[in-house]
Amino acid sequence: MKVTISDVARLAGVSTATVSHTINNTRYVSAETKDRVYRAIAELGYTPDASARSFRTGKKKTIGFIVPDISNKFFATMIESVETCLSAQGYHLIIANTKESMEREESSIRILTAGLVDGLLVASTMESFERLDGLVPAGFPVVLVDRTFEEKKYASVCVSNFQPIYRSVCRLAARGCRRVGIIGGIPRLSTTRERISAYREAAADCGLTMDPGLIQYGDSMEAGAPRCLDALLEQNCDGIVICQGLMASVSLSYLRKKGLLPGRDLSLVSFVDYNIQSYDLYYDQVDRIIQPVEELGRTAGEQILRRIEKPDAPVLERVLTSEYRPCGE
Amino acid sequence: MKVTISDVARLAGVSTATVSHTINNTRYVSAETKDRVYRAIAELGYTPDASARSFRTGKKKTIGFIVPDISNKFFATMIESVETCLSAQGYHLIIANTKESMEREESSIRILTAGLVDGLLVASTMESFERLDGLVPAGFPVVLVDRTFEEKKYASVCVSNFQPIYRSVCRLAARGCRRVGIIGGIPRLSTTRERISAYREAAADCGLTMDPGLIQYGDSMEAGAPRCLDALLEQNCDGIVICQGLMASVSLSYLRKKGLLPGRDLSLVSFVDYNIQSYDLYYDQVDRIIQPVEELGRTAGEQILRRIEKPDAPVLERVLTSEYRPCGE
DNA sequence: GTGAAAGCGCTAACAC
DNA sequence: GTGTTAGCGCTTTCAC
Repeated sequence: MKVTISDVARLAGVSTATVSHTINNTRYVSAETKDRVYRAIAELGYTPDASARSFRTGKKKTIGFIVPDISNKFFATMIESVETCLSAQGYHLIIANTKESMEREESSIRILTAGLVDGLLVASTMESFERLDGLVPAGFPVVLVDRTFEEKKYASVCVSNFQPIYRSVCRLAARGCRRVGIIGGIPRLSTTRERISAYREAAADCGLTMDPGLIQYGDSMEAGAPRCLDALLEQNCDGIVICQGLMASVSLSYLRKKGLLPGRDLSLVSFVDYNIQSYDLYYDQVDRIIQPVEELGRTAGEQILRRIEKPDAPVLERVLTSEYRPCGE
Repeated sequence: MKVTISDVARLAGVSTATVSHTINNTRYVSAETKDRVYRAIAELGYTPDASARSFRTGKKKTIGFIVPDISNKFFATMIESVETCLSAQGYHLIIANTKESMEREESSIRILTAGLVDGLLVASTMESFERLDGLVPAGFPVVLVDRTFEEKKYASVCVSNFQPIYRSVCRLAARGCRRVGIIGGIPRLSTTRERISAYREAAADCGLTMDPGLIQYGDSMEAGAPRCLDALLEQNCDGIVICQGLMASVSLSYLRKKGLLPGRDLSLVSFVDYNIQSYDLYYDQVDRIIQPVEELGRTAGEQILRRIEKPDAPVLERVLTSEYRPCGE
């Protein structure tokens, strides 16, 4: 039946310790013995049992990633770069898709931290830090990704969009826009909050009309974009900032359908998650904010591995910056 | 330190067996004893160690999914529905992204089957069945997803696009197209082969020009679409079938950039992976083939769980069908 | 209705 | 340079 380390040891005429050490390069083994061991392994087709190993060592070589929406290209790309980074170090990725549900996030964190993974990457949908914090066992390696909290207990990797949004609003103002609206994501998220406050600050500084109706909150999951757009158009917006790639692409087609052309009928600033090349055409007439998704994923991967290696290292907060690319560039 | 089952047993004044049985509902335990056990568990904050458990039982409650490209919406959506199906049964998903590399697929399968997962879902990029088959331990539960092989050794869930493609080519012919081209995916894949042969058969039956230059092979990963399109335009195509959602969306913008309008300058049939609603505008002028991605994922999830439960059940081949939606509908 | 105890396959301290 | 062996935390058989 199942080939175990003892079978190999027996056939090679050595002890299980030697087999183990040979496999793991964990103490000196003579070339000759090594050879006998490898020969036996090959002959029997032995593969070390991963669960026995992780049970014994306590290391699972697996990281959990709590993601709000896998089918959103922004997160899908992040998963891809995290996976690349981790698999290079022999780690695996377990995905948990919360669909922006706090309950789903809650149960995922509970299950994954109960001996399934060595560390957790979390793009949290929680409204409060406490709720998240209460789920994580003390000392468990966690890195917050993309979305953070005021409390600085966990390491984090995120993207600041304050400056790009501030700048883009200023440029809309300079171009003559007076009523600039904004479509944000889920209000409770740190990303949304930062974006809205950058917008508010810029609008005030540029002397633009301030009006609560100019701020609309979409849903990162389903495309609530049309509803938001309609609301903003009713407000006679001449400029709109769309803070999320998925909603942005939906918005573009929705506007065209209504016969409204960005650059002609109104000015648009939009987040872009996608491969930029291929979408040039659609985005030619809009200012774009491009988040460093790949870097985000890679950095998150590096950070969680660091925390697993040295859990007592100082808690790092990495803040990446987006690229602002005015239309035509 | 770590709270174990013995700690609970001691505090509750029972044996570890009783604690185990209480937790797992695996033999009768008196209400009173149950109560003492749960109280102890709560007091100590005990969580059963997942790796000890899976080591002991041999069940990992985890499925591996070998995916060619996570950031491709088609697969991302599939992952999402697989995950939904599995998590409902208490299973987790480990993702391995092969990026259409046979070497990556090879090492992923090796690692995952070595005690990491209970079963494997594979959307294989392999050129031959043998290469894949050689990697899978005898009797290991495997379900092929989306891409299959001639040999019927493994259960599979895939989508047949023969009929939709045949039909769409006929309709192009009826609309007056004489030179219909096609952009397929990676030539070695079963999906690509089926699509090309449906095209060939229909083209022959409809008396369309047959020309090797009318068949172009793209790459499912990077957008090789522009190259394929250029080649087809040089052939003076008046109709084009694009067999992949990602390439289709790239193609649309590329064509527009060249000033070519589908429906006016040439007829287009395109696979659509995306949320159809939001893309209506772009796709208004093209015939669409819509694959049942969600059903594909869900069915794959169900199948692999079935195979794990009863490994000796007959090997099932599920073939789903795409929807063909002529433009305007 | 509950307990005692034997391992699952591996690693690593200790011994020589 | 290699062997012996305890034990990781849990499930489960056998016994009462």
